Amino acid sequence: MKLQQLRFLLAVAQNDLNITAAAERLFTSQPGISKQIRLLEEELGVTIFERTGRQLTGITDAGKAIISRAEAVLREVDSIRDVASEFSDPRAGSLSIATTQARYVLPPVIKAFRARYPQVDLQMHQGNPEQISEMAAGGGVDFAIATEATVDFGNLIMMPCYHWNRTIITPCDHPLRDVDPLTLEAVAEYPIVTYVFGFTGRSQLDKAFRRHDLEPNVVFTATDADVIKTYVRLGIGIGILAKMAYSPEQDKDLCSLDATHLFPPSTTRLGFRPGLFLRAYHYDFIELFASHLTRELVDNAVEAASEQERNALFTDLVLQEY
Amino acid sequence: MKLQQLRFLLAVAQNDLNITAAAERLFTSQPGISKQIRLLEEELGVTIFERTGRQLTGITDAGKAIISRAEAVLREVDSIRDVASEFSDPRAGSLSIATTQARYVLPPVIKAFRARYPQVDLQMHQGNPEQISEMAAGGGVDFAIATEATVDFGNLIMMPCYHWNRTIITPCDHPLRDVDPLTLEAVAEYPIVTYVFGFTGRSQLDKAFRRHDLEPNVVFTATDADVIKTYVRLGIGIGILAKMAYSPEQDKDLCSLDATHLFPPSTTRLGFRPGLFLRAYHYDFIELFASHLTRELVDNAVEAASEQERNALFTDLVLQEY
DNA sequence: CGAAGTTACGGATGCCGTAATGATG
DNA sequence: CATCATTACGGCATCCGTAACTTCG
Repeated sequence: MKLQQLRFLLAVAQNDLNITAAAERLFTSQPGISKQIRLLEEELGVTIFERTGRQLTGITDAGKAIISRAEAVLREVDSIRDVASEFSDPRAGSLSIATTQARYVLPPVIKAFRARYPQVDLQMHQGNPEQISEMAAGGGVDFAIATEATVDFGNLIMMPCYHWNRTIITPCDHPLRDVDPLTLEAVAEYPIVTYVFGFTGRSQLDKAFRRHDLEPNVVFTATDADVIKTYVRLGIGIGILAKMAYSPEQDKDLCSLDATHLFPPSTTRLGFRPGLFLRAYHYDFIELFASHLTRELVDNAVEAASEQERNALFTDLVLQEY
Repeated sequence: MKLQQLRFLLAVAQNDLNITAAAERLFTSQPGISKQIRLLEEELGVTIFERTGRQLTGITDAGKAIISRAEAVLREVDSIRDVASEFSDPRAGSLSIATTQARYVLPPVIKAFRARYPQVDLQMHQGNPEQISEMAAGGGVDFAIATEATVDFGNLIMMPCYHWNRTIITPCDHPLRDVDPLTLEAVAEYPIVTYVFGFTGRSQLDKAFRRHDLEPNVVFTATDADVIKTYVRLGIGIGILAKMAYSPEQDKDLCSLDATHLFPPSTTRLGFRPGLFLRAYHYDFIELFASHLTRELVDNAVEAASEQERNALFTDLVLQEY
């Protein structure tokens, strides 16, 4: 069994069982992959791929089990490389982050990080929470940063970074501005523009309305605060968005009404897969992003035997509020 | 990076940094290993072994981290082979067990297992709980069977198999036989022969005495019930041993006094490392050994996210009592 | 000088790429 | 007939074993 064979195996599995495509992605020849896969099957005495004629048409049960373990092997091999790089050149490497929301809190962190680690190749990916979770669990990215807790991040080590809450934006002549104190009931009277489901604490928002037996009239949803503002300007409805997304200077044609008392705060979390080798710059990034997450605390979270034990580490923390 | 290189690396680390010895164990040449290690170090850009002159004299920090990950890689690779064998020939393979105590409960299980799986190469190892725990965690053996809970089996998935308790054996004319009801205080009056610390529930025994503020006079300890009996016959003291170790027929020159009410029951557990691929015969062995541990229950234990969750699976079980 | 690791070198294996062939829809 | 996998084959890298060399206690 060779590591190459396992790489080939995964490439084929990840490219719709198309050996040609796998070969292209790996910059190698198609017959080479074909042969190595057969050799592997022969060595193991098992057929991994179901074939009809010469086409690969499926993965056998044995194949599925083997593939998932091959992934583990290659992840571990990568981590050996990471360990080595950390000792040979601790300032160089790569850091990849997947996030739902890259706009407000992240940019200054990225800027500081790049200044400190110019030789670290930084990659960012946006996606929905499911995609992010998968990428982090599968080793596609190092960190997942998520503003929603609906998805099961069960396999990831998640750590709370900051709390944030919402503001309501309206045209400045909107009747809602006269309601004092502002209530959910009043808000529910108007058409609402907010985030799509799964993004930026949207489920918390829905839950708050439901708890008051209110049916919010959400007329437009977006993944992005700028789009929400645009439609509020058009008079489509009132906007509910993250407080940090409203800027009094840039958005002076809109007025904001603090909604902290109407909604429970949401927590943005950062997570990574267990087994990821954390390099010095990983720890530094985390601490830049959430200053309470010191290297020591992160290590404790990694060591924690259960999720409860891990969460206990965070209960007494006072997080930044946005 | 080649799997061979990782194997070589581990062999050297496990043979006191002696390349020659590692080569012999792996049935290969010494220069081959020397070279591949250097190539690996070169590829990773890290020195793994500290050298004084040409002698390997230590492992660098980077080396330690790399070695522990290399172990994980090779374990995972082995598990791929296991998966394959399970599908290609489910009845053949190997099963290795480490246990503190192989005498009473295990033999009939082994016999039944061998009858059912004649093609499974069965290996048994005896050792103290620390050794057993290490062997199971490091992949040296599949199963650990332990009668003590003092050692931290933290990394292993442990499952309760049966309860057992103790009997007191004496020469048949011993005055202790007239004490009724039998009390710990009475027992503590006489010199005691029992198991060495760490074996067969010894710590539970000590705890019981301590709870009554008694200081037992343990004059001889052994790992083996037969040795205990021998010294009881010599009149050295009274013996405290596992009830199942006393046989009225074979030991008719000794008399037994049930001590179930004096000591809390001990639990014998079977465990294995997470990530071990369980073949059909693994499940079968477990069920032969502890009939309540069905495949389904074992799978649930493997899936359990935390130790608490796992233990919850077992709380309602009624275990066999010996 | 003996025990251990490194260097040197030759042979064989095996991996990979190109080209040709075969199967499938 | 286009797409895709397999077979065939030749070159080249690489891995391994033997032998010679070096170093250290």
